[in-house]
Amino acid sequence: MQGLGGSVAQLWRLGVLQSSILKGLCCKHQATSRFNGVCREGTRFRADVMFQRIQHYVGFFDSEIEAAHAFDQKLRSLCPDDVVRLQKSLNFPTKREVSLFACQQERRERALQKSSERASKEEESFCLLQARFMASPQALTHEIVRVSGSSRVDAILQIQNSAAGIPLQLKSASASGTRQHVFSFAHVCGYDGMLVVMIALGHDHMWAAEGACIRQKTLCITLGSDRDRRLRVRNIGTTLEKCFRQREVYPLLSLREAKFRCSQTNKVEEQAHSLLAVVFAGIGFRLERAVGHASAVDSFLIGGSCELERRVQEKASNLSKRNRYAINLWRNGGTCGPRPYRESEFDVLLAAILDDGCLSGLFAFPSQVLAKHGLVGCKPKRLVLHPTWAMAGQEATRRRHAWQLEYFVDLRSWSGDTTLPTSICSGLRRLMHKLAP
DNA sequence: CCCACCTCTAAGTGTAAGTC
DNA sequence: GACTTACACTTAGAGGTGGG
Repeated sequence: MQGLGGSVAQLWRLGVLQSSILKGLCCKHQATSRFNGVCREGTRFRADVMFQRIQHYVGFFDSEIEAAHAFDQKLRSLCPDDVVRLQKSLNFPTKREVSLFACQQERRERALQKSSERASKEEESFCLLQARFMASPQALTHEIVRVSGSSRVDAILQIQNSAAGIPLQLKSASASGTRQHVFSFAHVCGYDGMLVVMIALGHDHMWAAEGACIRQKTLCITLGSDRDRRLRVRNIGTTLEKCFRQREVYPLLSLREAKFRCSQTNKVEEQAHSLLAVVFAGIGFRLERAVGHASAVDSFLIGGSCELERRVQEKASNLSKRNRYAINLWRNGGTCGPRPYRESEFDVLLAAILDDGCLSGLFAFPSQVLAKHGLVGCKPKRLVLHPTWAMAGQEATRRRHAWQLEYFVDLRSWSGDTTLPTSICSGLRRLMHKLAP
C-alpha cells in the first residue's frame, strides 16, 4: 500500500489511472470510455464482462462510472479468485484487493530474486568444478569446455583444442536448515551417455555417477552414507580421465552437437544464435553468448572501430501456422504473468527469421527504437515481423510496419555455408552503423 | 491484425510423504 | 528417527488459438 495512502479517493484514482493506461495501451480501436469493460453506445454506456471466453452482458447505464461499477460487480461475481480478477483490471479495486495485488508483486520479486540466485549457483558449481580440475595434473592435457545456452549438456571434457569430448551434466545442491549433512540433487535421471557430476555448494564435496545408471528422479546423498562413499570424487582429474577412456559408456560429442541437445524450442534459439554468429563474423563482429544464465542479456555483439560491446537480446521465429513471423517481447514469469523488457535492459534486439532451418533474414532493433514504438518498457507485447517478402496485405498496415525495414537485412541469397555475398555485407554494415551509440 | 491466454519442455529448491 | 523420493512451486523461450 506504499504511496497509496489507503484513502478511498486515492484508490479510486488508482483504478481510473490503471484502466485508462490499459485502455490506451491495449485497445487498437478508439476507446469510447476510460473504464474497462465499458463502451459508449449512442448517449448511454454499455458494460460487458469477458470471462473464460464468454461475454457476459451487464447492462446499459446513464453514466460511465455507473457502468464501470456494474462491470466490477459482475466480474467479482463471476470470478472468485482475487488475483485473476485484478489481472482482469477492476476499475475500482477495494483496499483489500489492492493489498493482495501488492503481496503478489512482492512474491514475484522474491521469486525473481531466487531465480537469479539459482542461476548464480549454476555458475558457481561450474567454477568449482573448473577450479578443482585445474589443480589436477590432467589439466595439462585436457580441458573442460562450458556449453552455453539451454543444452542438457553443461560442459564437455576433451583433450585440449580437440573437436569433441565426453558430455558432463552438472547438478548442484545446498544443504538446508538443520540437515547440513544432506544434499538432494533433483532431476538427475535421463542423462544416458553423460557423466553426472554433483556438487555440494558451500562445501568441498563432489560426487559423480554414470547417467545411464541413475534411475531415480532425485538423488539424495547423506554424508557418511554408503552412497556418499561409493560416489564421492576424491580427485576430479583422475575421475574424468578414467571416464574419458570409456568410449562405450561415454560417446564423444562435439561442442556443436552438445549445444543442440536441448528441447525443440531451445533448438530454434540455439540454431538462430549459431547462424547469427556466422553472419556477424562475416563483417568482423563477434556474437558471444553471455556466460551463465545469470546474465540479463542473451549475448554480446562485439566489434567495429572501437571494439564496442553491445548487450543483445536474441529472438528467433519460424513461419507460424498463420503464415507470419512473430516474437514475444517479454520475459515469462510466474504468478503475475509475463514481464515486459525495460529499455535499459539491452542495447539491441536481434530477431532471426528462420525458414526450414535456414536464416532468411535478420532484424536488429536498437532498444530506443522499440521504446519509441511502445514495444518495450510498458507492457508485454508480441511483435509481428514483416520482412520484405512478408509484408502486410493492407496498405495502412504496411505503412504502420514500414519502420521495421530500416533495421532489416535480407539473407536469402546466402546459403549458410559459403562466404557472405557483398550485398549482404554492405547491408549489415549499414545496419551496424545505425546501432552505433 | 492485435491481444490475452494458454501449452510445451527445460531447469532448481524446499518440503511432505514414504521407506527402512 | 534417519534417509530417500516425488511433487509443487518457481523460472525460462517459442509458438498456438480464439476473441475483439
